Order: sequence, then structure tokens, then C-alpha cells
Amino acid sequence: MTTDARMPLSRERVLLAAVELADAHGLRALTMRRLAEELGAEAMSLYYHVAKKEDVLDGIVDVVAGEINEAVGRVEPSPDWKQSVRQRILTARQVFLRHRWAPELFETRSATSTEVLRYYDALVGLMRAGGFTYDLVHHALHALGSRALGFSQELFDPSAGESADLPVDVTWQLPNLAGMLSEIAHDHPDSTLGWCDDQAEFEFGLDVILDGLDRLRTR
Amino acid sequence: MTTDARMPLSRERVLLAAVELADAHGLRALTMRRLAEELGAEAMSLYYHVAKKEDVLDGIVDVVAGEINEAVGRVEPSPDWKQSVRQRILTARQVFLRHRWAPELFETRSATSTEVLRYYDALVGLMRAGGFTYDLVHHALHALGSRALGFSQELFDPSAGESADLPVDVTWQLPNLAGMLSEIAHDHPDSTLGWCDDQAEFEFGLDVILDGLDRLRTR
DNA sequence: GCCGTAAGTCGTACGTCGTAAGGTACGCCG
DNA sequence: CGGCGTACCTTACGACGTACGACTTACGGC
Repeated sequence: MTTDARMPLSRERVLLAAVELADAHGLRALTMRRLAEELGAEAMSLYYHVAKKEDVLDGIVDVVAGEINEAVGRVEPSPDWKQSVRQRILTARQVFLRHRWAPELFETRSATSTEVLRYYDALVGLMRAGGFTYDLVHHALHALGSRALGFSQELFDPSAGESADLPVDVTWQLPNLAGMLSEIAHDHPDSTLGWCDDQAEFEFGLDVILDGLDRLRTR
Repeated sequence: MTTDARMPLSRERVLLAAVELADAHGLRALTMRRLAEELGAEAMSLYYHVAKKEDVLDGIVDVVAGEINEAVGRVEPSPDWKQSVRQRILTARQVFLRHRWAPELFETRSATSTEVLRYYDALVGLMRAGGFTYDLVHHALHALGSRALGFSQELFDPSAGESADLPVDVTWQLPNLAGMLSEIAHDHPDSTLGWCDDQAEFEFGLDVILDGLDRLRTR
């Protein structure tokens, strides 16, 4: 069904089908049997092209990172390091919006991907050209964390804590959250990403960090 | 073995044993059968006290969040909001250092925990008292992300990219990373957290954000 | 003393998962 | 023609989460 079936398997075809499957039905649905089915093959046939399931997961991280590199390769550079880095990160973010399952995987498996390293290498280059020392670049990457790649895992989701969901007694014991929520409620009716990873919030946090780094750079 | 065996089960005992098991052998080892074994019971007995495995996972998030609240409850407040928040977050971080498996869980299940909400509520209160508008507090929580709770998922792990691991050709194509690594190598021989979540790096990123927020507050 | 009811625990079984082991079909080179 | 590597499949195993029903114990009412 994925691609008309009677084409020979290959590592690449397996990985692309895995990405499609995850896109369509989530990471939980990405099962060796289901993946094989999607390719018109049997589960064990995949193991000729792929070592184990972990290899598939590492592989699709690389595929997504490849998409990212392709996308950021098309952004035109700016003389201002901050503009360059910012634009690059926001472009990378677009790719994650197409693959909502990817953040979860990147959090544990991004170090093994050479595509990810390539992405970081370019980012380091941009910051160096902007006047950063290697040491500050290093700190900067840690400070950015997953934001350097274009996503942030939002632990705090106020929209999940609507007054209706929680027992009222609990809300009563959370006066500050309750106050904040009531004030925000009519400002933010919805968000671009389901789980409260609003584009505006992402850019806000990103800019706080980039501005802070810029100050450290020129100090 | 966990606690002398012949005590009756209870939701609390199950959850505490689950935390111990995860501490000792990781989240992967946290299996209903294994957990029951640790409690001297059979797997199905747990289901009287717990709805399903997801309930166990939600439960241990709450347990850890409870530990955090207990720990931060003992920090003495400061008139300076930044000091208060900073100290609170670093105290919370100590708990995560005892439960290395916890960040992974918090990233997907923290919104359901009332203990987590209690933690956020206090944090919001501190910032309000420090002169933040609710709106800026909201932005701030998003900007901090998981850092508000005391951890950061480090996607970028330079120590994993030692020259030995990668094929030399690849390193050759990553001149900026290679340069940065060689300069950092002799500065940072090791880190406090295994996966490159160095305490110093955490504090660096935290301070960049807190300083940035402080500037927005007074603007 | 008996029984009904509830709480707590356990045994068995089903379906799904990743994957080890070994088999089959086919093309290529001798 | 015979052997051999490549690509795929069949079968099977152990581990997982958990539905279902049976068992044990405690206890209050008659």
C-alpha cells in the first residue's frame, strides 16, 4: 500500500515506510509486523536490511535529520548570527511539525545520527562566524537543548488544566495557577501544536536564550 | 525482598516498589511481573490496587513530584525572586539525580500529576511576588520547559562524539564540531550526570533564561 | 454456628511483541 | 550442471500487558 508493493525491499525503503507509518499512526503503531505489512512483506524479511528494531528507530531519526538538513540548506544566510541561527532553528522546527513523533525519539537517539551531527556542525559554524568562542558555543548548545533542533518538550500544559478537568478542591489549592489560567484563557484560544507547543511560545523562549547568548558574546 | 514480603499490598506500596525497581534497574525493567516478584506477589495481584501499567507510571511520576515538593518545601525563601526560583529549581534537580529514569517519564506524563501542578503553582507564586505579570509567568514557564522542574534532556552530547567512535571521514566533514571538541576535551574530563547533563551546563542555561526573564520583567 | 458479602490474591490463558533458527527460491559464476 | 550468495519466508520461543474467573480470608447479621 505504501509504494505499490512489488518493488524489492531495501534499508531505505524500510526506513521511509517506517516514517510514513509513524506519521500516520504514531510511534506505538510502528511494529515490525505492521511495518512489514505496509511494505507487502513478512516481518522477518526486514531483518535482512535492518539489524533490529532499534536500528529502525536510529534510522528514522537519521531520515528526519536529513530532511532537516535539506530544509535548512535552503535558508539564505544573514550577516547577523542571531538571525541566521534563529531562522535555521525555526526552519528545522517545520520538519518536526510534520513528524510529531520525532521529538520523543530524538531525545534518546540523536547522538548516534551523523545527520544530526552535520546539523550541529553547521550551527557551530554560524556561531563561530558570529564571534563566539568554542567554549561559549558549547555552553550555548547545552543551553538551547532540544530547542537547537527546533522543538521543546512542553511539560507544562495549562490547557490540560482547564477548570472542568480538575476537582474544584484541587484548583482551590492552586491559587496562583488558577489566577494565571483565568487570565490566559481568553488570550490563547488555541495553539498551533496540539500539546501546547505553541509557535509563539517556542519563539519567545528561543529569543530569550539567543538574546542572552548575544549579551555574553559581546561582554 | 523489597520490604520483608508479608505485608499487605497497597497502591502506595506498589508505587514505592516501582520507584525502587526503576532506580535499581531502569524503566525497561519495570514490568508488572517483575514488580510483583519484587513485592512477593503475583502479577495479577497488582491490578487490584492499580488500574493498568499506565496507572503505575502516572503514579511514580506523582511519587517523584511529591519528593520534589518535599525537598523544595525546605528551601528558605529569598527576597530576590531570581534567587528563590533558582534555588528551588536546583533543589528539584537533586531529586532527578536520584531517579535518572524520571525525566523520560515526566516528558509525557507530568500534566496529569497534581503534585506537579502544586510545584508549578508555588513557582508561579514566587514569580508573581517578584513582579511578573501572569502573562510573563506563562511565557516564562514555556521558556524554561523541563528546566523549571530541574532537568534538561541533552540531545547534544559531545562526549559521545569522541574522535575514536566516528569514522575519520565523517569527522573530517564536521570541522566546526571537531574544532570545538578538541578545545573542550581537556577542559571537561567528566560530568556529574552520565549523559552529559553537567551541573554546570544546567546552571548556565538556567541563568541565561532567568537573567533574560528578569530583564523582560523590569522593562 | 452459619452464611452472605466484600476485599484481596492468585492461576490460567490470550493476543502481541521482538527476533533466533532454519528453510526456500533464484540468479550468477565456475 | 553444481554450488553459492542474495533476498525473502515459515515456524517458533520467550516476554510482555491484562481479561476472566476462582480461591481465600475477614466479618457482621441472623
